[in-house]
Amino acid sequence: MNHNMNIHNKKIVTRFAPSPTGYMHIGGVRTALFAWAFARKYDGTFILRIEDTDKEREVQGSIPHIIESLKWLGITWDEGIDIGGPHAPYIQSKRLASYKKYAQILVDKGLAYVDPYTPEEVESFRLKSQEEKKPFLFREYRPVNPPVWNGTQPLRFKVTNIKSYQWNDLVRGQLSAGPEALDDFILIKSDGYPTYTLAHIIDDLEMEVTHIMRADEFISSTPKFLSLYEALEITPPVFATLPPIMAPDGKKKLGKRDGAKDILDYRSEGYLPQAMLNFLVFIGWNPGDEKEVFTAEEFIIAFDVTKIHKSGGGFNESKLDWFNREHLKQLSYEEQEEFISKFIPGSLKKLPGYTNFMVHNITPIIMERISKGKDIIDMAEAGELTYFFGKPVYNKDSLFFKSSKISTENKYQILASYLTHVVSLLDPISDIDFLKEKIKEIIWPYAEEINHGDILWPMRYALSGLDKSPDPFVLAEIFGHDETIARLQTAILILSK
RNA sequence: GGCCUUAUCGUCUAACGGUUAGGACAUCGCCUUCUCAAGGCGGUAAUCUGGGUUCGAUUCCCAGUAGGGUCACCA
Repeated sequence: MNHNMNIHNKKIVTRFAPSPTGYMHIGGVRTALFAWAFARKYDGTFILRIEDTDKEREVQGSIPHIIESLKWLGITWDEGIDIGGPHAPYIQSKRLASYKKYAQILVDKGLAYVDPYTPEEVESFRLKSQEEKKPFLFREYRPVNPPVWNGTQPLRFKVTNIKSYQWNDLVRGQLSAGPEALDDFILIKSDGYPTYTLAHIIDDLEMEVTHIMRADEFISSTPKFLSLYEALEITPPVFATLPPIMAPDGKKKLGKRDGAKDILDYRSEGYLPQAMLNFLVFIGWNPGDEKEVFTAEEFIIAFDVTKIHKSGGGFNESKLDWFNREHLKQLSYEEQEEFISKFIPGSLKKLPGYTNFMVHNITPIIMERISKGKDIIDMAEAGELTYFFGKPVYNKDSLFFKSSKISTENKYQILASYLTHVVSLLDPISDIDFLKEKIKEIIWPYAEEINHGDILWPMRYALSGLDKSPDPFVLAEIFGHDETIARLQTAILILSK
């Protein structure tokens, strides 16, 4: 069997087919991303199908959550669960008739039989094989005279063509497996639902899917799929196996247990969808040049399945932070303001100084200090934002921070006189000229004359109440003429008490 | 354990027989006329091991080792 890409003579149809068993994590999202990009790149069709044949593991609310996650990232589908399409319905629990139809075809061909055993009996076969130290194969326990299928009993595929399979994978190249990978597997479960193996093959056939992208845990079961395709005389789609996403140490596969979070948690932590997309795309794929910051559109243009890697890649959150910074920088000033105000805690928004204008003013200095929205929350909790919206808190001694040169008895008065002079220098500047360059130009000669620290540290404290902050010139510009003078005079007052 | 599969700096990766093995993140150092941040410049750091093939192997082949996957009435 040889699979070609068929890119030029057949419309590409790919799909993402999650099961509604909980939230989406980065692994699933990345699979969706690549299938989507592939369809978009070749002007094909992208389908969102829900595989809900396992009613036991189903989690309520998963489907809207999946849809929301994909939409957040800007992944769009042409046919799917919520929007329908020519092959609707796009949820397996509503397609049972199709599966039954093909199951009946297999029964009629003598390629499927009713499984008469109880789960306990099957388990005992398994244990027996284990004791004999050989792999368990159900086909060695085929019932001699199974009952006739009436459509309600569990049904097994009867593998007849027991051979080695070799197939081509768009990413992995030639893959193969020996006959021991083949066995009689369940087609229809005792609850009447099909297994994944049967259902996905029928759906892909009926939905005219040409390319399947999936994670590497499916390699091992591919021979089973191939034997079923063969039995049903279906030409298999092209397979593309994506490399796994590993834990940050690069050693083990990233599972929910190892911190594979809900993708929407990244949204609430203040990661941009475009950054998330950019980051995910670079785990297991590389354009081959040195460009790293991609928009979704650029990615689709650059995307090339043959450049998907075979080996797994680790999830590196600090690189994600970096990508987020890069994409944050790409936002317009207005978008940055909006982003910042979204993450400023409500307690700060209640302060009298909280205004849209103040948010506008502090946008640049916030932007250069954060890599994600959560950092704004952290800054706020550390008290690094409060002084913008409310009065700074400090005492007369903290105004001397690092001003070691002054140690006389009347040091408070000396410092007050310095600040008074600063006020006299700044007061004549009009509010419109109250810009950091201008302020610095005026203050600096005086600061040189005295001692930098004796002017700059008290100014910083008067304006921010903190010893770690943007420089006083920047702060003065943010606050403007009146507020700056007012804060300096408060400091003078404190020193004079 | 059987079968399948993978292997370049700590991490993501470039290289498609010939390179001083390149870039990014992280890290470290220096500069940026006060702190923090940002920015600039620079440093440390990798071809899993052993055999082949070849004039020459990160690259091709084999073995070992290590990692991952899978052996369900889960997908």
